[in-house]
Amino acid sequence: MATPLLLPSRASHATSAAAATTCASQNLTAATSKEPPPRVRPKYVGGRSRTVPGSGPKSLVLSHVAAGRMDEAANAFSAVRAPDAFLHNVMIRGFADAGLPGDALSAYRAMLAAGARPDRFTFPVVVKCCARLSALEVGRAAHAAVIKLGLGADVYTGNSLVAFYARLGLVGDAERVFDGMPARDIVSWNTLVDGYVSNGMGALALACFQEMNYAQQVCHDSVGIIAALAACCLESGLMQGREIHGYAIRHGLEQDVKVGTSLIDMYCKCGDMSFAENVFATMPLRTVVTWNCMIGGYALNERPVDAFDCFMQMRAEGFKVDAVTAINLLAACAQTESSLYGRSVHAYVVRRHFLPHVVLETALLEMYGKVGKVESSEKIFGQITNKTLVSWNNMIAAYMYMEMYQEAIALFLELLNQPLYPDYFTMTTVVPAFVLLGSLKQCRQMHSYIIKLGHGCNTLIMNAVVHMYARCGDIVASREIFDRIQGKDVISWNTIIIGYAIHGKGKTALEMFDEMKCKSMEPNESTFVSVLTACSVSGLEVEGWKHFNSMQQEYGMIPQIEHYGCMTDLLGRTGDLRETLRFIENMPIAPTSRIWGSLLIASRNKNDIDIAEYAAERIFQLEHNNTGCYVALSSMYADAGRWEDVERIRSLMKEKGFRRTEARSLVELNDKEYSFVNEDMSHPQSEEIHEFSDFLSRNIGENLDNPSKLRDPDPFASRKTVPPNKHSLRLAVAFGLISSEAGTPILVKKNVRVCNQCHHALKLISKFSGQKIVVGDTKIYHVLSDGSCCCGDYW
DNA sequence: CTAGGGTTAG
Repeated sequence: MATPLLLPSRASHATSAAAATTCASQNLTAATSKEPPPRVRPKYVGGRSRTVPGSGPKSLVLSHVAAGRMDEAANAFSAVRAPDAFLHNVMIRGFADAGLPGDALSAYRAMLAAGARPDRFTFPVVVKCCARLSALEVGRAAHAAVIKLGLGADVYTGNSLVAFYARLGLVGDAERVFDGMPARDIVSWNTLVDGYVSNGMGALALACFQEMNYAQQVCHDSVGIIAALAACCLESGLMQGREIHGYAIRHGLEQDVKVGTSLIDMYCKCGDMSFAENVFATMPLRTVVTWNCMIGGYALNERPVDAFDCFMQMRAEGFKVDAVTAINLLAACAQTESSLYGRSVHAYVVRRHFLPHVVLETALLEMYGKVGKVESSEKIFGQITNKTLVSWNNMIAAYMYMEMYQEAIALFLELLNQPLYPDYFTMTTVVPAFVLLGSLKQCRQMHSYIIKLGHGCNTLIMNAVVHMYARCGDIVASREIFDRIQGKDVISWNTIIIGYAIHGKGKTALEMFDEMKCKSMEPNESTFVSVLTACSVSGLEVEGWKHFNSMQQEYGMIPQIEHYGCMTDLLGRTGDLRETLRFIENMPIAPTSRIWGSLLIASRNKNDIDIAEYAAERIFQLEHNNTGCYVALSSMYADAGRWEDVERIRSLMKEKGFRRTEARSLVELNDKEYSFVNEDMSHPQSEEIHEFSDFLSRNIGENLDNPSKLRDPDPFASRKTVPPNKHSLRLAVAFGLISSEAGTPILVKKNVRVCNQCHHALKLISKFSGQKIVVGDTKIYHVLSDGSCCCGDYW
């Protein structure tokens, strides 16, 4: 056997370790490595192979380990009378290489029990196994043993500890080990850089990467370059990525396939597909991973057709498609209109026997969710044996996408019963279900369930509960829960501030913001969305400008479109319409339909049809199917008596097949919900309810005779117009008033905007009945009491 | 005999 031996290039062999080796000779590398490890470790080590020493329990252990036969090796090992540290190490490494880290740790314990003294070769493997198993305590004990045995200065051992702590997310410990190392090599630096990257700390990774080069005079190798490029992805640092690209070229590292692939990945994730294509085109060698990155890049940058083309080309060039290829391709399929492409990829992965595969199955269910095939998602979800959190999240998202809120909530509650913890994504996906379903009853059920399942101290989840109560109309409960959160984070504060904002309590919202700053909680961009919303809803113009300016000047933030949206709302409410228009046109970002919608609402409230038409035109340029826009415009035409324009819009809507959402009002009484539509007769007490609504109308002197003067005639209904006191909201309020005890506020949720005449009438009804009436629409809560509303008649 | 490395789901 004089041929070079193929050594395992990495220690992670899932199956057979040195299966290729028929020769059992050992110590091939030991002979070559007296010097510090070379920059790039050679994969092939040449040299003479030695003759196998035929017998003896020791050599039997060695040959079994070398062949990956760990059962036989263990047998042979037990026959060795007094195994030395070397032989123990061989066993430990053997188990580790065979993908049995737990057995490796057992072998380590056996070593300790046998009284053998672990040496500098023992710990790198042991610590690595601890990292694999996420065995924090064992790892810490090993760390302590390292120090006790005086091995703390060993570079290999130190490197393994840095990797261990970083892998368990304990970046601080990793840094402490790194800083305490008396000598470091390039692996130490790369390990720390990679540790930052895998913990999402891109900026620190890049800083560390630079420090090793400039301050420490260490040249980068391909491993470091690859880690740094991953850091650029985290930071969307295209510029830094280009610099690293330049470095790689100067040092001849761009020829490395993995470096090239990482460069492509970086360019894709930073959104520069032409650079990615450039690198791809000039690569001397490509792998499946390279192709996968390109396909994934096209999908990420919303170029599904290019993704498919790339896939076809990949196959034409004879590359073997793998599960990752399919996963990336599915992301592209999800961007197409039809489910055809996705279904064919599904069929393909079945034919190729890629399933079961959790990530692939999750990608499939996500794809089906995005193309609206929720039953297919469900089917796949049901078949996944080891569901990950991402699987659950995507299934919940699929339900949400189809507006199946009950199903989404049911699945969420089921998730809380699993040994999985919901994450930020879960919460942001499922919370709108509660908001849109919008009942306090469900909210309370959910809350008690969450407490029962022991999530009462989970900030992430309790933030969602605070949000739910606020959105469902109970700001008092919202505040109580907020106060009880032990570890309030910035989201907790943002949530309570916007909670007060949507309840029309702008002043309280701003007080909470001050309190937040007093508690040294650093606001983020979303905080300012909350704060500016509070200012806009309560018409606090001076404060609005103050905070808008301070977010830039004091906090160095660049206002995003949401912030401009809040300011547009505020100006549209407090200021002059032309000034608002100027503000929009001077924005450094292109206005979205949401911004123009804000101007449209403002012009409706100020009865300025010219500006309304201008805003509507802009909206239709951006979105041709904005129903709300049609509704607003037609109601303005109706106000102005421009019936031919009302008719024009009506036929336009009919032609396009748009329908207005059916108005629905939900009143909650004693933990029960009652739903009403316009002119609802489904309730057993309907007669009484209608009569009482008529009675209220008479007592507030409401004029029901002349529908043509009404502010919001429904442009999409047939000829007949519903009298305002038969609107769903009014029936809900009437029922609330006759069914609840005096003094209890009436809480109604409405799925569309409250119309003007109902708003006006409800103010009078609140005065007449002496009852507080709370009406939540899609945006804010109207708290109507004693003849006025917290929204100041602007919404 | 030992340490670190590229692609995947929201």
